[in-house]
Amino acid sequence: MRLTREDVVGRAVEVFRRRGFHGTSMADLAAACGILKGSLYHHFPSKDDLALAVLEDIHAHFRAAIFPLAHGPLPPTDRMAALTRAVAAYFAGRDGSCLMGAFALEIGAGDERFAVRIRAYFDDWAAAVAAPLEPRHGVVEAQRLGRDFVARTQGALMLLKLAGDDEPLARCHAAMIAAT
Amino acid sequence: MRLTREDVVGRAVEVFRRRGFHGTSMADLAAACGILKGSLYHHFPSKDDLALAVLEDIHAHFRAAIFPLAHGPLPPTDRMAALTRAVAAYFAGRDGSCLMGAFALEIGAGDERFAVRIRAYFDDWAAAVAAPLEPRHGVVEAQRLGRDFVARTQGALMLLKLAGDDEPLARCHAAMIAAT
DNA sequence: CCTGTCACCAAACGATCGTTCGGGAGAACA
DNA sequence: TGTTCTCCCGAACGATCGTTTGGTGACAGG
Repeated sequence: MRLTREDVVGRAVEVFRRRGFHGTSMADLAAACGILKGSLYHHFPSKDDLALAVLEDIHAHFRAAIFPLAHGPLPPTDRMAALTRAVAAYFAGRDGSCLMGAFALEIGAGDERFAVRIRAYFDDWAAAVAAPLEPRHGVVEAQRLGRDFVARTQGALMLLKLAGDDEPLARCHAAMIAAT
Repeated sequence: MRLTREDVVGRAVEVFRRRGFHGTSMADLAAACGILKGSLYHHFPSKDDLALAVLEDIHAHFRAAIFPLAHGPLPPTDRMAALTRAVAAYFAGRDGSCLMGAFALEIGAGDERFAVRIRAYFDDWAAAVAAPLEPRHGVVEAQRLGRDFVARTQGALMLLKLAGDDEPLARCHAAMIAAT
């Protein structure tokens, strides 16, 4: 079974999500692909580049399948409800682990190549949350609220992963809909 | 200059905060203490035990100097203001890095010895936030709000560390005072 | 002064880290 | 059929990982 670059990224996403960047070795990533670690360098020049490709892949998925739910012709409340539902479903299947958030705390502030990609992801997320809030709060305050809710969502995911408590995330999403 | 166990913990706190658990080597920790890595095993039996002592040290500091601000005879609003002010001052001097949050995402869910200590820290924090909220919201809802605000604070700290944006944290603390 | 005890050094342990390299199997194209 | 390219193996590289061990100088209690 031959692997494409995209296949490797797909397997690597799950390993990085569970063990973090420094906690994941090239041997771990290769094992998840069914190959030897040296063979990974046929697809990527380094571990950093593989991880950066993983960040791009996740961002692309959200940009294609989740953030667009916040826009469109539907009423703002429906759009916000669809957005929160999609986010909840995404992370429910991943036991609350947000790879972007984990990488942000582990290496985000130290390595600028990682930081710019993670910031772009959170900026897009905040903009998506802000969109349904604009009619009621105006552009400026909606942007601030968008960042607030993204922060609250990330913190709720931390509690979900740490203690298995999904109530903060549910309350966050309810508050987002109520604010729309 | 001879070091006590407490001295080592104090130096290790800063190193772990900046580089995370897996990103910090025993040689890094020893260098911060001005000794060789082998000498650390005179004070701690393993890297895990050193890190656990660091978690205990941070928790003890919050329990002694920050969480008590939420209790006492003062009006609830004053207590909440004092609490948020102390939290903001603590993390402002540490560029938004919360070691507990970072460890929670890096190893918290995987290693139960770490998870129980981090959960205890967040539980105490949520209880402190809940105390000034009880008169207005009742015990049950105050507890939920406490967890919500802790989550939001952690997310705001993530954005502060990642993008240098201190507005989400300021807005979180303003919301906490407004909710009291 | 003697005897421990304490904090630390210096060196090494096996294991694993990220990375490199030469080559081989198999499909694609001529 | 011959050639080229893609994907991967197998083995090794030097470096660093967490940890262990034996010993040394300083200091405290008797």
